Amino acid sequence: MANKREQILRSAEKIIAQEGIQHLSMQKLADDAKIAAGTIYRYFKDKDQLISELRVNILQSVAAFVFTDARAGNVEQRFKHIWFNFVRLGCDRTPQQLNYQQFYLLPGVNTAEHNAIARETFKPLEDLFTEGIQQHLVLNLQIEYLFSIAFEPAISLGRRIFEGHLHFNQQELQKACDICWHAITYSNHL
Amino acid sequence: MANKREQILRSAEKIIAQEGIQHLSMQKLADDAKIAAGTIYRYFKDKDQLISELRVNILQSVAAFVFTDARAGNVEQRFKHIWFNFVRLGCDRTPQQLNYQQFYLLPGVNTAEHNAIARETFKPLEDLFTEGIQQHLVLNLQIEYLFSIAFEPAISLGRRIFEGHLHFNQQELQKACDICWHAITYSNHL
Amino acid sequence: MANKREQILRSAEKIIAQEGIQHLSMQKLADDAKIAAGTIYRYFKDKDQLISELRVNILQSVAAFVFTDARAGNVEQRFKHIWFNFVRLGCDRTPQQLNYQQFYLLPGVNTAEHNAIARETFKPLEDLFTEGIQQHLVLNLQIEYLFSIAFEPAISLGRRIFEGHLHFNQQELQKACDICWHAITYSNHL
Amino acid sequence: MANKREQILRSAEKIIAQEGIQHLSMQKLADDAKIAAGTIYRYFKDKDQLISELRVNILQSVAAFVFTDARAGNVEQRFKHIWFNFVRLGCDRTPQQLNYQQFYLLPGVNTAEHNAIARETFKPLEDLFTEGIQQHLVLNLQIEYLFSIAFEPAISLGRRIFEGHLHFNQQELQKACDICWHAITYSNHL
DNA sequence: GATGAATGAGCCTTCATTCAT
DNA sequence: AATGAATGAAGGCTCATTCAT
Repeated sequence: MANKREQILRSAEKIIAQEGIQHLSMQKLADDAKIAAGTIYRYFKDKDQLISELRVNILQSVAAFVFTDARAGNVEQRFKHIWFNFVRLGCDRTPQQLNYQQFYLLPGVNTAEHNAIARETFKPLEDLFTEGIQQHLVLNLQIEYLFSIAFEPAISLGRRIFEGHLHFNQQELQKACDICWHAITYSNHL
Repeated sequence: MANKREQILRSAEKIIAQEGIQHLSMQKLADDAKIAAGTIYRYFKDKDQLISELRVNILQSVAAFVFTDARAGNVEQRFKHIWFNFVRLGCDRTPQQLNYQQFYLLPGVNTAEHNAIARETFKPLEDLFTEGIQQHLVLNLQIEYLFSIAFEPAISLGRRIFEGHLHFNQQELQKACDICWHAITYSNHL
Repeated sequence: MANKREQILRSAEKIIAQEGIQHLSMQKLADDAKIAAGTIYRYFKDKDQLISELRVNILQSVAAFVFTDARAGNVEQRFKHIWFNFVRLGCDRTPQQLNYQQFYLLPGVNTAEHNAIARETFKPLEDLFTEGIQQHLVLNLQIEYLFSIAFEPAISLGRRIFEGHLHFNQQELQKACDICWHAITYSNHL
Repeated sequence: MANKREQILRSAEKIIAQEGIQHLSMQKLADDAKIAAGTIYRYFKDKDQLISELRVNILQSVAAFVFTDARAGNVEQRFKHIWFNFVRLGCDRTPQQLNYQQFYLLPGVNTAEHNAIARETFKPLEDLFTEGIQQHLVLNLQIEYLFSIAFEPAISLGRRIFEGHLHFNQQELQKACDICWHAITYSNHL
């Protein structure tokens, strides 16, 4: 296979998604990827590096997920699209994909290095806010404030749905989304 | 020592906070607590039970922290007090204390049993929202929505400050707090 | 209690009889004997010595069992009484007593030292054979041959009954007993 | 090495024979077999399975030993051949081999599963007795009685020789063998 | 490149033994 | 004499990593 490296990463994600990171052993990974255990070490220095690469790899697919169909429309429309994507990120993935919760279980996910990559990966979000501010729609706050106030609720709601504490209710979520949008715009400060 | 049990829990918290739960070994824990490995088993049946008790122990200290000085005043005053406590929860912690993020990575944190304890422990929050709803101040939404919209931003901001991406700025945080409060009240829907 | 030593030995036998020697821990022993773990060491140097003493102690009670009601009658009557006691030794004991099988699980049961004690303890058996030989009833063979031919079958049958491969059948056992007696006497060599 | 499995079993037997099963640790076993501790687990799931396989392995080699050169001749000749093999089983063993006594101490030796295997393995013995019964040579007793009366003495004598309480004396043993044979035949009941 | 048998450090846990009280 | 908390060596087992083939 031309892309044995990719295959290993997908097997790793699958195992973590289905059994948890504590059950990811190099042997199980090799079995799932249908290669010998030693072969993994031709592609990854060690387990730490493998997980580190998986982290970045998934971060990018998460970003791709979040920005799905979110390049069109005005700022508000794009915001709301992304907002719902964040919710789905928590509850919608296939059994072979890591969900948000599990992603945060990956070692090293909160290191300075990873955060820099994360910031770069989610640059489009920053741009969206910047655009909103320039259009005098969005409050002129630091991006961290805007993200915390507007998107953290979406992530949190997704997780609660995934954990079963909440059902996915389009109408109620729409309302929550509206609230979050209004919270960071001038519309409610007139 | 009467509180060797407590000492073990604090060492466990410290190791998890500094190195991650994957590096919590009974030997390392014993070394840190300056006791013999076998001694841990006089106080805890096994590693699972130790972590389980740590979970509840931290949950309670988090609750105590969040509700500090938050029993007086009207609904809005109490809300804002708690909101700031959530921020401080994230950024005031010593390197020896688990942060919110790490706490969620503890095994068993999402079991039915734990959730029941968590719900009971944070009952005052529920009561606050209920009171606000009865006074026609707060939007009549499920508690999960209210919490996600109003408090997750506070937690998130605390973490960002802790991680150094943001400075603690009383004025800006006050503004964010106002936004969160308005977001879940009728005041912005007049 | 005046005889705490005896109490400890009885608790040890009980635990071994009910749970097997691999489950005899000093703590469990102390709990059963209702004393502190450290107290055992006032009576026994260490666990090895405790078991060693238990071995001899039980050997003597086994001997007492084997010779029960076997002091009266002629040589044949005494032989047959003892023969049946050997069978019962294998299958008849209370749940708090070690059976033959379990006894042989005690470490050190086959050491030279123990065998000397065993020989001394079972001296009456030797005397019985000697008496039989002097009366020209029993074949003039070394005691080891006589014991092996006449009593090992009884021990073995007792074990088979205990293990459930055989039922206790008085009539059949009587026949086997007769066979063993005849085997070592001149009666079948006329 | 093709038979590393065999090598592990032989080391296990040796350690049990020389030190007792309570001293068989996986580390000691690995050291004796000159392999790493972890390697054992490539061949055996765990210690239980290792001992279980050792049990069957030894059972079969014991059977092979007992039936050596014992397929020819009439019933009496075959019986006596086997009888002497049982004696030699006890006294010919090297210090690296388990004796009968030790074999019976192996955990699981009395499970239903093991007994089925044992019975199957020693089927030729059963057949021998059956043949003798059909020829009206051997008493019509259950096989357990016949075995206990006729062969247990041989095993016991072998052990006594091994332990040094008796010397191997062909003439005396021949006499004992005759006694055992007569004991279970009609010859002494005419 | 690929294999997978072998390694051995490290994990969690038990328990005989000690010793301050 | 008696206690029982504390010890720490040793046990069974796992698994990331190496290396001869």
